[in-house]
Amino acid sequence: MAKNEFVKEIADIEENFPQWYTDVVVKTKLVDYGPVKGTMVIRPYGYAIWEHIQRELDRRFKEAGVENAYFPLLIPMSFMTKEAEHVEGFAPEVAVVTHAGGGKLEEPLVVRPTSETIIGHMYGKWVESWRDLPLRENQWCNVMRWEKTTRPFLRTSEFLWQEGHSVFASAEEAEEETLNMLALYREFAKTVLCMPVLTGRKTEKEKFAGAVATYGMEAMMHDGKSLQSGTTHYMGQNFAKAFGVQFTDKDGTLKYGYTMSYGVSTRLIGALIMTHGDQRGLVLPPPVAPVQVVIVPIAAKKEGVLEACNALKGRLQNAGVRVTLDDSDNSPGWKFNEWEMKGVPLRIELGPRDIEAGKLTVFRRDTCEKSEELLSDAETAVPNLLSQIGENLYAKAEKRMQERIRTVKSLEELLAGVEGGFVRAGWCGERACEDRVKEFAQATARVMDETHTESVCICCGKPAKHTVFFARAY
RNA sequence: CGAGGAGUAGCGCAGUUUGGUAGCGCGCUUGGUUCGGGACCAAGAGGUCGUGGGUUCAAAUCCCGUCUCCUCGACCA
Repeated sequence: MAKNEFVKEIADIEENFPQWYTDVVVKTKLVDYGPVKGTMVIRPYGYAIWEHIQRELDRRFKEAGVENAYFPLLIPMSFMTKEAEHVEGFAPEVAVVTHAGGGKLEEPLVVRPTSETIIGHMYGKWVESWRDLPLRENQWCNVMRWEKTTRPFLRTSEFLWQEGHSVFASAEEAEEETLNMLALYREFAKTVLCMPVLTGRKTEKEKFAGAVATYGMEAMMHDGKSLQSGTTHYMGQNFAKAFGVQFTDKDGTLKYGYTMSYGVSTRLIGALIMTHGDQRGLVLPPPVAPVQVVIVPIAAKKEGVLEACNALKGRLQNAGVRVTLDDSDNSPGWKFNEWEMKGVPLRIELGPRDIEAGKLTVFRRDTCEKSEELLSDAETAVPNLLSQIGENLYAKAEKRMQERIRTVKSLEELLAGVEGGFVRAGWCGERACEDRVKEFAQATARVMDETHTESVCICCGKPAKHTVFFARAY
């Protein structure tokens, strides 16, 4: 098969980005469709990425003092209605269990779309004294939201995530935790996903149902659209009051706690695919790549080649590198294309010529360039290359994002700016102007810029209260 | 939920207009030759045509229902 025929198997990344995305996630075996609408099977290659995300995040949570727990999947319907805004926000997309054990249930049970209510209920039982605070727990679990349209990783009926929930004695502590977790996410996105993000507070329109304030982490995808990649929410006393999370303070008075929550999901896998991918397929950041290095033997049946490959594999494994030796019967060219599509950060070609010269040929997925290294230096050269690749992926994505953020002064400029990028614009704070932008440019307020620089509202011309990043969003 | 498109072998498709024995390429299996950017030869295996009903002597093909997927809009981690 000719090369150009192969490339046609994946839709053009510039011309048809959505199709490129679905082609890539299915062909690289990250995911397959489940038999029920909106469900996905996360296959081993995709799940391994999730495990690396989990491992890295879980370590950070534990270092911050958060403990893991697990709360039930099923939530009594009555819990959902206790917080007025929350039920209004989630009611349209919950799945409800009405029958079990061969009969109709007394009270319908909601399959959790998020766990603020059931965790609020439990925290209400557990919190009695100021000595019980802060209470900071996290769970890794699945949730279900019956969305109208779905796409693997980006929006599915069921998805995997972590949700952290904390209670504090004071508003200040809860707000601080909300910002700290946002910062944690941001650092994680940078160092593990090699993905730059914009962080900031969400507008009232965009905030979580039941929150006082929501903060978001937004990443720019290849087509310039924004993907909400993580959120943290300050709940004030809304959920504490709904679920009776009360404690006796040092002064002997009974007070409501202040709660907050935060979450990221398997959507992050979609985010890194759409941030780093190119026409050849996936480009996986080394920290989460299931296979960091693939060794492709050249002329594998020639004497000494496979032995040399196996020896190299062992040395790299001992150096802590996730390495695979592809000794299948496919031709080298086939393997090159296959592993490039699968986004493996570094490929090593090892053949008779290399072995004789004491060298190895390396191919970097981020630059698609080949170079040579000394075979004897593999343990140091390969990890160095992997970290360089990670840094380069971040730098490329950061540069791209910055180049596509425009500060605009009119709705016309805004409209032009959101076709392929983000815009920064002044906003008076009124819902009507936010709605007008949506109608005019199909763009929404992603997050507010902490460094508020604009003086007038993009829409009504009144004094701006905030500077907002607007974008079209997934 | 609205508009459009699709479902036939593991993958990509033809066949449907005009009903009549299930086809092609790739992949897969076996043997052999190959190997520095998707190699080649030979022999094989593999499909109740998404699904349920209907029309008919006969349905992949016509009719009705239903499920799933894709693209674009309205709602969302």
